[in-house]
Amino acid sequence: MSNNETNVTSNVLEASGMSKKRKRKRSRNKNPTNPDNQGEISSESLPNGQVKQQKTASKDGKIIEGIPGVVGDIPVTQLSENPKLERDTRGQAYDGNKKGHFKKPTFESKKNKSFDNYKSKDNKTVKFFERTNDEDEDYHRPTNMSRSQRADKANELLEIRKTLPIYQHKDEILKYVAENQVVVIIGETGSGKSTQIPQFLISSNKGQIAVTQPRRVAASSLAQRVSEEYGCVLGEEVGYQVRFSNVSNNKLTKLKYLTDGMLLREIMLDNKLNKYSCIVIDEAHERTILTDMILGFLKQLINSGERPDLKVIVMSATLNAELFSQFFQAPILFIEGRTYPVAKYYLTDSSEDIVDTIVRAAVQINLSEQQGDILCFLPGQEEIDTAVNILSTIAPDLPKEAPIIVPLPLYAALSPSQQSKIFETLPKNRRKVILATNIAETSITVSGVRYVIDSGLRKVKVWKHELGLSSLLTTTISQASAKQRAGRAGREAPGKVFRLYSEKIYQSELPKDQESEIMRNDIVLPILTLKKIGVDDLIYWPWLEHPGETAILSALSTLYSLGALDNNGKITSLGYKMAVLPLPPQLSAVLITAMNSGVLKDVIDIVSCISVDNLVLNVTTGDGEMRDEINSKRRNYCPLGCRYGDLIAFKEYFQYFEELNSMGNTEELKSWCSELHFNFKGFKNVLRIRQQLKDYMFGTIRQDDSINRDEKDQQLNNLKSQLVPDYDDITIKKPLDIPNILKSFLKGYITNTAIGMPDRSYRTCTNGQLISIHPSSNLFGKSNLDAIMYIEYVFTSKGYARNVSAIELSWLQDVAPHILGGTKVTIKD
DNA sequence: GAGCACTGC
Repeated sequence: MSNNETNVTSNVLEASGMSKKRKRKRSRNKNPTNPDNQGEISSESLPNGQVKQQKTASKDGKIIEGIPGVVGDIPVTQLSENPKLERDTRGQAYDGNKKGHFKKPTFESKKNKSFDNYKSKDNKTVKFFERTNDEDEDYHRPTNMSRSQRADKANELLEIRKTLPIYQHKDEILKYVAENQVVVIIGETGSGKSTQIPQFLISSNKGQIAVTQPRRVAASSLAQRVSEEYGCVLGEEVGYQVRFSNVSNNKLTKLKYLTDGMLLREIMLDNKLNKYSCIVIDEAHERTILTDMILGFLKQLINSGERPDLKVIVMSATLNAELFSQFFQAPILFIEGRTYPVAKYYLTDSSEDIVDTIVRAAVQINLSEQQGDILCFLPGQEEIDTAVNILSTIAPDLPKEAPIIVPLPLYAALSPSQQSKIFETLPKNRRKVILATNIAETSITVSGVRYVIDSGLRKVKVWKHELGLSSLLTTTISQASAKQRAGRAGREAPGKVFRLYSEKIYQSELPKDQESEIMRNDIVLPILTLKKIGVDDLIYWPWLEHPGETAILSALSTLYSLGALDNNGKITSLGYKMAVLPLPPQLSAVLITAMNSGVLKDVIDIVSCISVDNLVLNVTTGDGEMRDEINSKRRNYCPLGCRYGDLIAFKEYFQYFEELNSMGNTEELKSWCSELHFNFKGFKNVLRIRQQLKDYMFGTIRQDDSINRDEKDQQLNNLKSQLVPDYDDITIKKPLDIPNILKSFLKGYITNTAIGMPDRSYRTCTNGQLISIHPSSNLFGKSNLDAIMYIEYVFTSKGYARNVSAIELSWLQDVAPHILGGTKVTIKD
């Protein structure tokens, strides 16, 4: 069977499984409540639930009849243009009453349609083409061009650069930078701030310039572009540095793009940042934890007076620049951008079922609007899958005069090959309808989009320090985010945004800005980082936004129980090692424990697997049969994992991957991955992370002077005997030392344990909360285990443990005797 | 008995 066939089949299977999905959806639409019922945002308080659903016709008496049984009677057509003008964007063609275009492919009837039935009717089935290019395209590499070719290209690009609005302000910008230590620059999208301002600075700066980006792809592609404009080889005067890839040269590079995480790492090595004369923080408005940390650190450095020569430029896209300006007491420069106008349309009434409304809106736009693709923002995977199913079901029955709709899902848990379908060019008379999560807001840019449909919703993970769990909540987006989503329609030509909420809600209900990451996340790692760079007074450290004492104390408590801090709150030598490892502190503690109990090799493998998101893809394609089939196939590859849980299963899967990999048979490897729904690229990443962890484990031990010499030699020998002989020789198979492997994990996750109760439920060791094994786990359905340990505790419809292992009560006794006595780990002062 | 948004080292 060819790849093409596979894809078409799975598409149809998706379509046939949707009624089940929808039933589930209804139950999930209940409030994602928290056990403590505090500060949560429920779906009922969302804008889409705010206005009572209106089932009657609009003023002009027209409503879309829609697809009976599927979409109900929600009047989507009443879109009014901002500010006051009422406008009906609906064309003539799709008045359901008049022409009967929708031939009642109701949900109920469609579900019974067989594959053949569907196929015969659908001569227009979209063909998907599997990408054949195996190259790793993640990173940019220097190109082979002669010096004169590069100069020609740079001159060519200079003409374009000169047309950018920002180019006119070059002298003014440099003047501000010369006169102030910190400057805040607001640059609208399309202003060219990220490429131009750093280049302006090269001429007036003697040392290196660092430009931070929140994402890796941004860092590497900006460096690529700027090196062309500058006329140099990438990695020489202009370079970049991200995890796994350093295309820069310490002596030659004047301008380096790096991720914010990389810069924070450099800060840990040199807390005066001596090698840089200028730091540019780009995309500061995104407020990631790491940029917030860097900004706080820079303020501390400037206040200390140790780097009066250091220039800092904070670049932000939205108007929240006052925050940065006040924080640094710095002037603000505003640079206008250049994007196409985007007309805004609002719903006069909100709808209760966002999926139905979005389907209707997409169908309507397809019929009434000029060419251009449609990008829809939905909160999550489930809504997207449902919408894709409905659209692909009704697509063949839509009017012939309109383009054929090609629905395409886009979210992080999709495999890279599925994601790349959005970039393929379609034959004429077809229109992409991309149904995406927030991933399309910043991370992935799709060209050809002229229309955006915005549900106004997103999913957000919120951490509760008191409970040690995270909740996944569906909540409204901010105005800033709504603008960002709208902007996606105006990148290449004038566009339109259709907001599935009223203008009143936009104005009065949506917050101006999103809550920043640092306020809704676990800050154990940030606190450890601060301890590492010598900050003792965490409460009065210059936080851009203070995370609050509770969060800090809770993080300190965790670090203390992991052994990273001593009784006085000082960082220990163990803490130093943990801070350097590129892992959450809990996992660092696991690695260090494993080293001492002789299971480092296996634990590194497992930790590397855990570090890759979406390694084991969830099976979303429709019916339960397919899911059961894949699950049982997977079980063949993890006999021990079936008994001991997901961590051991990771090890077994990875072991099999490595065996195939060592034989060099990529095709077989890929088909094994797709058969079991594993992420091939993800496994490749596991290999890279494992190598890095191995390097760090050697490096940290060698550099650590706090350990005496004998101990150091002992540890080195330990490491060598574990790592060197058989690391690259996977033909040597030793039986897994499961008790010691899992006990190492217990050292980092002792608070993430639960005991099996007589009533076959599980209750957490720390505070007796009810917890269930997540359906994605190998141990799902097992209710007779003595005790479990889990890597993550998330609350969705109820409390779930993810990445679960079966453990023995005696291990708990060994690792932490106090936990069974009900004593909580607290800071001793 | 039933399912997780995104990113970084």
